[in-house]
Amino acid sequence: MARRPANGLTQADLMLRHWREAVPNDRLAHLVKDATRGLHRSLQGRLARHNVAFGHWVFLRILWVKDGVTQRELSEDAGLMEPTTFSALTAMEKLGYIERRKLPHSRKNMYVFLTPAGRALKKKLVPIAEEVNEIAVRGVDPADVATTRRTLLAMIENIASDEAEAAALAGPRKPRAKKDADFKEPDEPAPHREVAE
Amino acid sequence: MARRPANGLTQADLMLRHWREAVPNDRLAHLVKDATRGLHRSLQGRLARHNVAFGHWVFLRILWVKDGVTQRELSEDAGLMEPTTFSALTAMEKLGYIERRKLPHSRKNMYVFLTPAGRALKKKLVPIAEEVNEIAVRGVDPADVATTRRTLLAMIENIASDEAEAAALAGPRKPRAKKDADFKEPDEPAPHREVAE
DNA sequence: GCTAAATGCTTAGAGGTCTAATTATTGCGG
DNA sequence: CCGCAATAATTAGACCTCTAAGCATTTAGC
Repeated sequence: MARRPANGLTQADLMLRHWREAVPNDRLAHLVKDATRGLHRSLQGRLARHNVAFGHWVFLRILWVKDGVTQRELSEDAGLMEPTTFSALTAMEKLGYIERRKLPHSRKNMYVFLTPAGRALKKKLVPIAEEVNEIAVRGVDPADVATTRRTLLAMIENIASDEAEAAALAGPRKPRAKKDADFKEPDEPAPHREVAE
Repeated sequence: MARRPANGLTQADLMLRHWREAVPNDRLAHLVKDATRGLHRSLQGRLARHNVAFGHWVFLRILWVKDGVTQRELSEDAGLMEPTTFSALTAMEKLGYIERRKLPHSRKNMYVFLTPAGRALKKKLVPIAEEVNEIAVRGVDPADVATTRRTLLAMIENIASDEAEAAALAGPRKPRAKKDADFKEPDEPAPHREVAE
């Protein structure tokens, strides 16, 4: 197949080229990944015009619904790890979209509040997200989109339960965490698990 | 028991639908992203046991099929930008999986070759990727997987053509534009704050 | 042949995500 | 009451990816 060293290729061009060719069965993961990258790029480009970083979007969306939550809770709702949340919030605070405050009843928890500026973003940003999604599924049978949704959810659940299983098999061990040389032989099926949930 | 609304759905059905289907369209992007993250974690964990980084996998896979290609070509096949390829290859060379060489007929191109060690990984790694994919789609109707594949591809194409359109509108510039940066249509003053720190 | 453009590689810098470890606070059992 | 375990926030460091820009080489146009 002729490969043209055409320059000026965009990310999207590269992806398309890449997917138009034979797609063996084990490429589903790559398809999913490329779709993620495409959606990411598309939303990111639009958000950037409003001085909003892609990584902030998810937190704004949560805060538009429930304001004044802890970072911890924000992390859980966003499905991200705490350091990720932390750095996003730090940046968002600098940008003036949120405010982080400790409340009198706890000196441990950090509560996050939208500023008026952060709240005002909602009107502009929500349509953007809707537009991106509309573009993405344009011309696709809604039933197929629903099927895709179901399938993706099933995949997420499958992977999660596989991880849970693997964790259980690895045994409720001491907190060792060195991923040094390759030693990890889950041959020992953990006699009795007092796995407290 | 549960009284059924006019549409014949129970309360539980509604809830399920809320999370699985009837959620706003903009959640599809999150579903896709979470699926990517799950697949990523799953494959990464397994590859790590063989001292292979997730980001190296895609290049190994290409090289197992065609060895001795330029970095440029590797980038296109992988669907990644050149700096990404570059840093991955640099790391892979340090690990002894590949070798980068210039050939006599060109002092510009850098050709990439697998070392025996890199080639030997194939036997161990390919089954791993297949396993991850098998786990992910376990219990899912193959027809649904096929639909998902089609839908994701359509989404990628939709996004790509949207980008192409936007690029065309932005002006038919030279591919390797220097520091044009001329075009910018701020819909508002845009404070333009750099997070310089 | 000589310059200018195109091409390929590299560097610099950023964003977003993770894991592991550290610090500060809270709450609980003895 | 005291100290230790649990919890929340933070810091540090790593990886993957991108864009922008710089350098080196090759090609093409005059």
